Amino acid sequence: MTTSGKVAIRLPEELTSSALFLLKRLGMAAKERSFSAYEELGLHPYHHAILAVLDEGTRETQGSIADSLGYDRGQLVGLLDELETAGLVERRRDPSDRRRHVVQMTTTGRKTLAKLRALSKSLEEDFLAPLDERQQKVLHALLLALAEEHLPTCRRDLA
Amino acid sequence: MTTSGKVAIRLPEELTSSALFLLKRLGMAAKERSFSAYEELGLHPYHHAILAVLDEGTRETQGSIADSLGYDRGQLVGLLDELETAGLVERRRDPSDRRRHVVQMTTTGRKTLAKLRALSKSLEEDFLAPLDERQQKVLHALLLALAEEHLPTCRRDLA
DNA sequence: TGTATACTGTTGATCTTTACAACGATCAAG
DNA sequence: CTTGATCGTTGTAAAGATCAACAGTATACA
Repeated sequence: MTTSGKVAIRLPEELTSSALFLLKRLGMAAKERSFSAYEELGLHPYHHAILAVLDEGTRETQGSIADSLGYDRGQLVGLLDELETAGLVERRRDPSDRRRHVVQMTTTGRKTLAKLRALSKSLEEDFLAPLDERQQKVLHALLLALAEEHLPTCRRDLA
Repeated sequence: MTTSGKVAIRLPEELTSSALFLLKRLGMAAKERSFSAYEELGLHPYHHAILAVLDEGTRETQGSIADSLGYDRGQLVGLLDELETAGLVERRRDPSDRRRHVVQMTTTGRKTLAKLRALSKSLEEDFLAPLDERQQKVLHALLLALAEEHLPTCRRDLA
C-alpha cells in the first residue's frame, strides 16, 4: 500500500486552479493567523492599523481614520475605546470644531506600535516562508497592483 | 493647486507594504465580488464549490464533501437543502450504510455548474485584469505554493 | 445474541461580527 | 434665528460561523 487506505480528501482542482479562490482562502487563513497572534497581546490587527494611521503624523480625526481604513465609524468608536482604556491613544475635542475628536497616540502607544510591527513582520515571514525572497517581492508587487485597482483607499491618485 | 484641496485619504504605507495585509484585503474584496455576482443567480460560491466536488466523480457522502471543502457539517446541510430544492442535486440513502446520504448531481445541476464555471472565469478575468497573462500565471503559482502550506485540504500528500 | 461505542446527518442554540439607522451636539449658510 | 449638514456615539438588527445535542445506524466484542 502507498500510505493510507482512504482516498485523499482534497479540494477539487477546479477550485485550486482559480487564483481568486486561492486569494479568498489564503486571505481567510492569513486573517485567522493574525487574529490569534494579536489576541495574545489583547489586541486586533484593527488596532495596529489605527495606530499605523496615527503614526503617519497628520493629526487625525475619527472620520478620516475610519475612511482611510475603510472601517465603519460606529465600529471605530469601540476600537478607539479599547485603545484608550489601554492607554495607547488619547481623544481630545478639537477646539476649532467641537464636533471633532482629535486622536493622538501616547508614548506607550508608540512603544506598542513598535511591538506590533515586530509581530507583523515575524507573522509575515512565517506565512511567506514557502517562498524565497525574490518570490516574496514578486508576490507583493502583484498584490499591490491588484490592490491599487480593487482597494478603494489604496489607489494612488495621480495629478 | 494639484487636484483637490483635501488630503488624500489613503491606507498608510506601513500596511500596504505588507503582503499579508494586502492578501487579507484582496481576499475580502474578491469574496464580496464573488458573493454579489453569484447572488444574481440565487447562489453562493459555496454552492459552486459543492458542485465542483460532486463533479469530480467519486460518489460523495456529505461528510467527505464538508471535509474536503472545510465546511462545517451542519452548515453543509442547509446548503444542500438549497441545492436540492433548486433541483441541482439529489440525496439518497446509501444502501450499504444507511446512515450515509449519497449526494448526486442532476442534469440541471451539471448545466448550472457549466454556467457557474463561466461566471467564475469571467469574474477572475475581471479581477486579474490589471495583470498581464504572464503575471497572472506567476501569481497563481505563488498563491498555490502558499496554499499547499497553509490550506489544510490543499496539500498534495506525497507517498 | 446483546451491549457498548462510534459515526452520520440533522437540528437548534449561542456567539461574534457586520451593517445600518437614529440621536444629541455642533457648525455653516442664508 | 432657522435650516440643513456633519461629527461622534449608541443601539438594533441581520447574518455567519461555531458548537453541542439528538435519533438513526453501523461496528466491535463479549
